[in-house]
Amino acid sequence: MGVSKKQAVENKRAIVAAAEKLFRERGVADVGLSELTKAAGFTQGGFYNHFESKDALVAAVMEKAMEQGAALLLGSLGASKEEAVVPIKRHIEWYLSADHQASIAEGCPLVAFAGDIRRLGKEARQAYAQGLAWNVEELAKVIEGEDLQEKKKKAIAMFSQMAGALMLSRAVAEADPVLADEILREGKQQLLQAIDD
Amino acid sequence: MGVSKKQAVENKRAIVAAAEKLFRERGVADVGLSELTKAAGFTQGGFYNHFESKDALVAAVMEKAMEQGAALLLGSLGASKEEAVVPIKRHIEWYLSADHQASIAEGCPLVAFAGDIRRLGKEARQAYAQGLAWNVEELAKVIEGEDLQEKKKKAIAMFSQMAGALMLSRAVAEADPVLADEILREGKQQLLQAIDD
DNA sequence: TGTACATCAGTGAACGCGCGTTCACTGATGTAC
DNA sequence: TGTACATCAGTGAACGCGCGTTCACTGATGTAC
Repeated sequence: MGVSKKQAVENKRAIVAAAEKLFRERGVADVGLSELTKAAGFTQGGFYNHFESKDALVAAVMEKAMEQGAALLLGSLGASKEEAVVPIKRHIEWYLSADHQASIAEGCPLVAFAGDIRRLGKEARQAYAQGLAWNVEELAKVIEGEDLQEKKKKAIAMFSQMAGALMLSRAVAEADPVLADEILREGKQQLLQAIDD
Repeated sequence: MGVSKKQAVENKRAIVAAAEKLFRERGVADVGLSELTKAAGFTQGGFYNHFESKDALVAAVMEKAMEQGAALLLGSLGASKEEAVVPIKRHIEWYLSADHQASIAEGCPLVAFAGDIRRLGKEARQAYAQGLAWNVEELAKVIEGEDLQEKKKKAIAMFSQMAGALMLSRAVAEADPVLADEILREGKQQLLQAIDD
């Protein structure tokens, strides 16, 4: 067809962006390359000009998702330096909000991909593990504690609770929305209270 | 082939059992009926004598998994009535043990299916939501608290943390086993400490 | 600056494959007499 | 109790379909002169 190099780079980015959204919403196994390339604006055959295989795309998607997750965390933690509000508190409020629960396509990638990650390729699994480790370290920086070691331990337990509540809330959101709300609410309350101690 | 009614009932049970194991380990989308019926000991065509569709099997599997999860919880909580050990503590120790982390096929179904459940049929999603609600209520019975309402709130937050830690630990078990262990350990420590307060 | 040509991103059809589902058939089981 | 027959779980091949991947081809882009 003939396409500028700039356009080709843009198309590759469009594939990754479309794939991230679809993979998050419906799972990697349930989204085919035909649907994927169509969503990115062109036809199936062109896919292999950009990626060696579907697995290579999955790895690229996971890396992008983790970067996005990092930006999300830093944005949430740093958004109101000017005020005296404890950043971690606002982060928790957002993390366990109805908005975040409903937006799997843009929210925390660690929960969005938690169920799929074990079945994906090695590269993707490593990107995920690094993303989680980084997340915990960033959280450790902004919470109270005697030393870094202690803060990291607290951050690990705290993030487990945040991720678990978000995941369980999403899991029952359709079948039992009342329970889904309770999970978010009680998780939020206990986490915020723990920070005040 | 000609098969006794008793054998037919047994075969149906074998399909559900094989399916539960395979679905937990590899996900519903990645396991086909051919592999499934072969694992149960016969050929693909016979499947439809027992189930209307793969979706109907998924619903049956989810119901069985939730029953098994209930038995697991009751067994863990009730195992040592004769002693003075707080049952909930032993349950937490088991839930966040290396053994449980490694045994997806037999462990807590709420974590095993947490990632898949949103994409499954309505019946399966309802079975899952009921299973979670039941689990929370049972936990509420065995923890400290002023009244039932308060205990249920605590149980919800507690189970979120347990499920989150187990899920995240499994998610990075291959790529970062050290972090996977830390997640279990810190989750366990914080949960046990919270009970003593 | 203008012309000739190589590059290579995208097209669209085809590959083999395994999916969920259907179906005609088999034959031991279980029932009716 | 023995015989005749209906039932229906399991067989194995086939259905259409969409999967991931390959490939010959197209033609605007970008380079060489």
